[in-house]
Amino acid sequence: MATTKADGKAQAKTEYNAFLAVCPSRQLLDRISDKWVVLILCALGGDTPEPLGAPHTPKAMRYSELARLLTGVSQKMLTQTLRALERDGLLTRTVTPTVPVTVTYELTDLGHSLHHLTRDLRQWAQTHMDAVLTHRESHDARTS
Amino acid sequence: MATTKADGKAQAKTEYNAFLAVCPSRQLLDRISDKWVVLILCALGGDTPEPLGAPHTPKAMRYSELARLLTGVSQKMLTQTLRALERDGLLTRTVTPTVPVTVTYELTDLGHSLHHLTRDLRQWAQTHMDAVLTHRESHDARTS
DNA sequence: CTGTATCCACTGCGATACTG
DNA sequence: CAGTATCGCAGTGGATACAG
Repeated sequence: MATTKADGKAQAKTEYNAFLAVCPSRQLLDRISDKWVVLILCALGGDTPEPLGAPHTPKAMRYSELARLLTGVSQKMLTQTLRALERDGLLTRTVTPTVPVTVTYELTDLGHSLHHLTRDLRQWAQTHMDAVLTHRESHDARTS
Repeated sequence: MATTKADGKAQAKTEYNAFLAVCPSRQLLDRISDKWVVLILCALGGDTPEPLGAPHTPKAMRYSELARLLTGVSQKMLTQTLRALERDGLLTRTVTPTVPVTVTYELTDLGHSLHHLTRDLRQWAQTHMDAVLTHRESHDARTS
């Protein structure tokens, strides 16, 4: 990524700056474009749409809560993603030295601002799922 | 991923339906959460922020144009992503049988609605990049 | 409870070469 | 120009076991 001295032809590859490549947004985009990131932000943002007897609107969550909520995520991915988000200042990690140690995660203001977007994303997905599925079917049918 | 016959305990793995997992939105979320998808949508949406003498506000783009704009993308990924987006009805693929065949891609209404979100995403990334980088540095410094 | 570390399988993805 | 097909590596990510 770094611009080397001799960047003649290699320029196109080493620093693909076209469009929004070398632009800082590109790096964040890669981070945001992560399945678990979106889900964690939604969870910590209190989106949990659980129709069943779920508390709803929780902001701070414990590690085990997240693990339970995001079924299917391995602890490796969960920890890894949480660490990355903490590093970027999107959420805070608070360790309470109780008997069995307690760790809670909470969105920062920055995290909240991004949460609005992931929330819209989730909402869009739900709203237009039918249209997509329908189009997908007809497209597959067309594909002999 | 397919639900096997004996899915007793394996249930947690085969169908991670908690939160928004089994929910249709989950599938679309996976698709949206793709680096190239976001970039293609931004490109076709006319976001190209090229400060240099670039046309700007183009809606329909040719294959080669996209390939040139999204420097760093392999034709495999570009084609693959375009196909997927076409299948989902987010964009249309028009083949004009000229001498050297011409293929243009254009967002559908559905694609445009999603483009608004990817546009916000890109904007957010650009706006808050500094904050993230700053926090990342101080965090790394703290990490002895 | 909340992780960290290791192993390992899968496949995403780039590079390359070939077709219409 | 606009793809498709094949190969092969490397990173992603799951399962398991261990630690503070």
